[in-house]
Amino acid sequence: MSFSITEENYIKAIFHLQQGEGNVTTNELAAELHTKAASVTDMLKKLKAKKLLSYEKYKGVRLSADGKKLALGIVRKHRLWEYFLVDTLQFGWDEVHEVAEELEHISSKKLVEKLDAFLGFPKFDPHGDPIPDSHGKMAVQQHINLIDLPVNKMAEVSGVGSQSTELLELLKHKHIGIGTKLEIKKKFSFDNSIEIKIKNQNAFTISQQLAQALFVKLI
Amino acid sequence: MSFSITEENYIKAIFHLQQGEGNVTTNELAAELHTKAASVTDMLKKLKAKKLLSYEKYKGVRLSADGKKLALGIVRKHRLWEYFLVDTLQFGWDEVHEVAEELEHISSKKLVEKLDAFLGFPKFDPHGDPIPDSHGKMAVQQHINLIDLPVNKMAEVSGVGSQSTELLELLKHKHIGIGTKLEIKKKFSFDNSIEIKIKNQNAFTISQQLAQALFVKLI
DNA sequence: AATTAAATTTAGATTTGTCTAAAAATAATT
DNA sequence: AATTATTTTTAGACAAATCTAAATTTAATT
Repeated sequence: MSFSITEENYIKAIFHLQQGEGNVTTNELAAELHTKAASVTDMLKKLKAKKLLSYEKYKGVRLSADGKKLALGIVRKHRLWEYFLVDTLQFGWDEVHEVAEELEHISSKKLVEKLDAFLGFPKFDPHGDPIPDSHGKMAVQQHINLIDLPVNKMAEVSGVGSQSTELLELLKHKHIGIGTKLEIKKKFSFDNSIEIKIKNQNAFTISQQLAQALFVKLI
Repeated sequence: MSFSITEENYIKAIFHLQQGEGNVTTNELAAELHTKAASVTDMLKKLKAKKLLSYEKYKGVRLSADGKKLALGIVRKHRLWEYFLVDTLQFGWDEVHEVAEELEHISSKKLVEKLDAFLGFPKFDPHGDPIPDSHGKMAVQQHINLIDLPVNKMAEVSGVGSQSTELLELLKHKHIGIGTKLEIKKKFSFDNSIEIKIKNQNAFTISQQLAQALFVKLI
C-alpha cells in the first residue's frame, strides 16, 4: 500500500508525540500539524481504516505495528537526508530540516538503501538523533561519539576509544577525563576539528582524531 | 510564486512536446500525461491565468518566457539528480528515471546549487542529455566529451583535447582518428576507464585520461 | 450533582485535480 | 459545399484534504 504525503505527515507527527505513555490527542496533533481539530478527526478515521493506528472517538490515538513501521521508515529517510545534506553537500546543520521534510517523502526503497551505504551507515544525524536502520532499529543514544555530538548540547565524557598511552597523555594534558562536562561550540569542516568548551574554562580546539576517540552521553 | 507537482508536470510535458515548431495540442498532452483531454483543458486555463503559457481555445498551447524558465529549472533538477544517482550512488543508468521524476520536484534552490557543485557542474546526464546551468543555458550536444557519451550510443570522433605527440602516438597505436565510429559498451567506476567498441574490431578498454581527451558527436 | 469550560466530532461548504457525457468547434471526406 | 469524423471544450459530478460553525462528549468547578 502507498500513502500520500499528508498521510505520512500525520503518521510521523503521531510517532513523535506518542513517545510518552498515554494516547495522542486530537488537539496536540492539530497544533503539531498547524491544522484544525476537525481536519484531524477526518484524517484519523481514514488512517484507522487503513489500519495504521487505533483510534476511538474522544479517546485519542496510538500507532499500530504497521503505523510504527511506516513512521520509522519516514524518520529513517529524514535523518539520512539530513546527514547527506550536512556531510556531503556542506549545508549548515541548522538549515537542513525543511529540505529533509520534502526529501523524506521520496518513495524509492532502493534510493534509501544506496544512500545509507554511500554515507557509511551513519548511526546519528547532525542533530544527534539516532537514524533507524533498514529494520527500524535505532542505536541507543547514551554512548555517542564526541564527533557526532550536536553543537551546543551539554554532554558528559563517558568513555574513550582506546587505552593507548599516547591518548591518555593527551587527555591528561587537556584535563579531560570520564565525567568531564563539555559542549561543542563549533565544528570546522576543513579538517573536522571541533571547538569545545568545558565549564569554567576557555573554549579550545581538538582534532578529529581526538574527538573520535571520545564517547559522551547527553545530560 | 510556487507551483504544485501537477502544475510542474504539465509545464515539463509541454516543454518536451514543443521542441518542434507548432503549438502543442490538448490530445498530445493528455497522452503524454496519461490523463483525459477534459482535464488538460481545465489545467491549461489555470496555467494561462498564472502566465506560464499562451493558450487560445482550440488552438493549442506554447510556454511563455516564465513557463520556459520554470521548465528549464525542472529539467535541470531532473538531470542533476539522474547524474547523482548514477555517478554517486551507483544506480544503473537505466533505472534512475522514475526516481528523478520524484526528486525533480524538491523545491530548495540551495539544494540544487550545492548538488551541482558537489557533482562538479556536469554538462550531460547519464543518458547524454544536456543539463541546463543555473541560468537555464544548455551545452550544445554536437561536441561532447567521450567520457560523457552514454553507453550503447553510436558516436563519431570529432575532436581531440590536445595536440601533444604523446596523445597522438597513443591514438595512432589504437587506430583511433577523427571520424572513427564507436560506442561505449561499459563504464568502470573504479578507475573511470571505459570499454569501447569500434566497428569490425574487438572491444577494448581505454583510460579515463584518454577518454577525456576525445570529443565525439552522436550519429 | 449541577453547571460551566474545554475538547472533540459532525455537518456542510470549499479547493484542487480529476472524470464522464454531452455540446461545440475544427478538420477531413465525399 | 454538405456531411462525417475528430478534436476540444463545457457542464456537472467526485475524491482528497481542508475549513467554519454548530452539536456533542468529556473534564473541571462550584
